[in-house]
Amino acid sequence: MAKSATENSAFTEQLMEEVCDRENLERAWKRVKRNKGSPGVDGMTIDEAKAFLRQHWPNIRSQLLDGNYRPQPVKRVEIPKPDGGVRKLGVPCVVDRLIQQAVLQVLQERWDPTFSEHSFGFRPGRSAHQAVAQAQRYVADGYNVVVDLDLERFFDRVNHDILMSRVAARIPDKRVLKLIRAFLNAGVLEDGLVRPVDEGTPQGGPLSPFLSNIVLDDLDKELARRGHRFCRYADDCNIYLRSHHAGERVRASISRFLTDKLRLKVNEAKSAVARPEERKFLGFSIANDGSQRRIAPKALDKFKDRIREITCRTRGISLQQMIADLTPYLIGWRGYFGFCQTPRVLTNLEAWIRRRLRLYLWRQWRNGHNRFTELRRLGIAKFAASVAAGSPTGLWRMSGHPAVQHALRNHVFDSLGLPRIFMPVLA
DNA sequence: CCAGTACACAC
RNA sequence: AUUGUGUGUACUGG
Repeated sequence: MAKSATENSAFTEQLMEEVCDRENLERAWKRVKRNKGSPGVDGMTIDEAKAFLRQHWPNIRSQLLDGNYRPQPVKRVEIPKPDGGVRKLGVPCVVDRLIQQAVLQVLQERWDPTFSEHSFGFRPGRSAHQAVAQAQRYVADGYNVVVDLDLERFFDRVNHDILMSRVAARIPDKRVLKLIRAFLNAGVLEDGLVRPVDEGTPQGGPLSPFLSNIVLDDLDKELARRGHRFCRYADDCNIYLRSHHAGERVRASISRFLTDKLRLKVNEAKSAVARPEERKFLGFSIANDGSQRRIAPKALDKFKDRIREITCRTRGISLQQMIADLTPYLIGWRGYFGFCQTPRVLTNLEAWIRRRLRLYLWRQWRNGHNRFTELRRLGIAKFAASVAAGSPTGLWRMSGHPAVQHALRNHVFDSLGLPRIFMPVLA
């Protein structure tokens, strides 16, 4: 019985055939195309790669099936990090992104379900919200000391031999093993020459996040074996304990485990044993009694700065344009942080937007030529009179009136060309 | 179910 | 000038 279950989920020696399956490749190509990424070292764009593959795919496919495909080195791209440092990306060329994606899909389908229930990063159907909710549950249950472990340049430090040994333990297809090893060893093009790499998995490769989870799955299993409550998102690992004393002990012991068994270095400066309130996890911080999750102060500052940035240049652009810039940001931000109680700053900001927009619409409308006839038609004679007098008091008294709202909607809102997304802001 | 836009988090 | 990957959410359209 158990055997048939493993047979169903186990990988076969024909895994490369599955990778090269038509349907799998089409799904992989769609993903690569959707991401609209830039070319790798060969300078081939996605559109060009499409034509290239039409011609050369049979050749590449047979190389893959023979187990001697050689990926190109990755392109080095440096992007600034929020904290001022730089993130070194390794961008594979389009064809290699396609192949990695195809491998990822096949491996992930059967491997991912075996990962820990406490691992949330880079996994289908799992989110940062779920990780934070689980963390909050632990704190609410009285595990209100957190060991926050941060790994030093985790992707760049992944040990190839340890990773490959974990992969080889489950993958019998030698061609797939060789291909993954080739991706790891492809090197990076810097200053016109290829520099070989002996550790790390390229940040930018579709397979990299999944590989990182394979390595840290050992950590998950070890923590579970010791009976700890924990949540992990990528290299951000939080363990929840009942006392500070136990926390220090676990911190030291897990640090040792990571360096000895996985050859990974814990960033002692960024790691800590503390109360949940003092730490941030995925942009949130949890109250010490676990009763609520809050937006971490740092994330809130970032939000305020962004709002200032958009609203300060109001001199140069119309209010209409400013609202247009602001609204998508607010919606997106709420999508993530609305997960916890809405902070007052956001409610205040929304009220401010409503006032400004209503005033703006009012002015537009007041200057329109058909306002009096429209008001009379609506039977709001008093309001019509205050419009005629140009009195702003009429606005505040009447702007909430259903008939006025209706008039604004029909005669001003649409004529200004504001997207319908602003409707709730006005209401 | 399939496209497109935006935001957030992680590396 | 250059900007990769994964995941999640919200909106629009078919």
